[in-house]
Amino acid sequence: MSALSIGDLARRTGVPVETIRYYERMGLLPKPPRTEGNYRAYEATHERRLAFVKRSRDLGFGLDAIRALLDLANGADRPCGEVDALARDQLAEVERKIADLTAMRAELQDMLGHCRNDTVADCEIIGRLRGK
Amino acid sequence: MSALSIGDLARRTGVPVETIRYYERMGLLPKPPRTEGNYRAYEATHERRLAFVKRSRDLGFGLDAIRALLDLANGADRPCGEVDALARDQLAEVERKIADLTAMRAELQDMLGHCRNDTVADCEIIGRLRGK
DNA sequence: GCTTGACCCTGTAGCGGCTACAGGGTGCAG
DNA sequence: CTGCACCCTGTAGCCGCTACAGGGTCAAGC
Ligand SMILES: [Zn+2]
Ligand SMILES: [Zn+2]
Ligand SMILES: [Zn+2]
Ligand SMILES: [Zn+2]
Repeated sequence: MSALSIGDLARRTGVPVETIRYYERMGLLPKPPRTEGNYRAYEATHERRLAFVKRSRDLGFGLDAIRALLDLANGADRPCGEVDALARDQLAEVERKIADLTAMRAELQDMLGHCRNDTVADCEIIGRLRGK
Repeated sequence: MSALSIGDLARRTGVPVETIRYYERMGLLPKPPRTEGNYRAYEATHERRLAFVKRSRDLGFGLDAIRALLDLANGADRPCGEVDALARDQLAEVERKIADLTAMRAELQDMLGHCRNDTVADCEIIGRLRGK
């Protein structure tokens, strides 16, 4: 009844058309049926699956982890330990990145704070990049 | 006198050999003279330049920005406004990434906090990825 | 002087996660 | 029936490396 074109799906989910095709190639989305004219024809199930992928991407999960999450999500009766482990790994990764970026921010702010807007020869930023 | 092999330079700067060659190809490092056996022969100037590149990379500057910083660093008498602008852009970029990651961290922590370690069907993590 | 093994060389391909074409086909409105 | 938006496949590019493959160089130890 309510078949969606790839463009419709893109508009509804906020995922670009090219990215949807990419996810299909990568095995994250099933190959949808086609119309007579060879257009992809999506249903609500596809939209739900793509939304799941998008929310996972927005949390920074990699495509491998998302494939695993999608598989795990299908075993309703199974315990969710593996899901939680993936989420904890992702949290650890995010925290590592935040730590790295926070150190970069501190150094950049300090450099900028010490710069007297003088010549390059006296610039604290260049000085520190040169190693004092 | 004190010519360094690429491996020596790698050990002294902490930049892998392959990456040094990559930086040379990308125009960040000048092509060094060669020995009779066609080995790269580096001097202290090369080491200083590579250290500059490494410190810049550690702050997250992209290779284009580093090329610009290296050029600017050579104009000792010129004002450092362009340098500062590059540093401010980089700080803004880092802050943007921190903001994104902080949002991811909050959501991941909240998901994990609500998960009762039950079945997948009841798992808060899967539930939220599905969109409630 | 000959072998071993660490190092070096070039060139190319792969990673992740897209993004951007090129070169065509489809479908609907005016 | 013509224009235009959309769709199709396939391939190449982005960033900053990283990892080969297939060779050459060089010094130490026997
Ligand atoms: Zn300070
Ligand atoms: Zn300055
Ligand atoms: Zn909550
Ligand atoms: Zn759970």
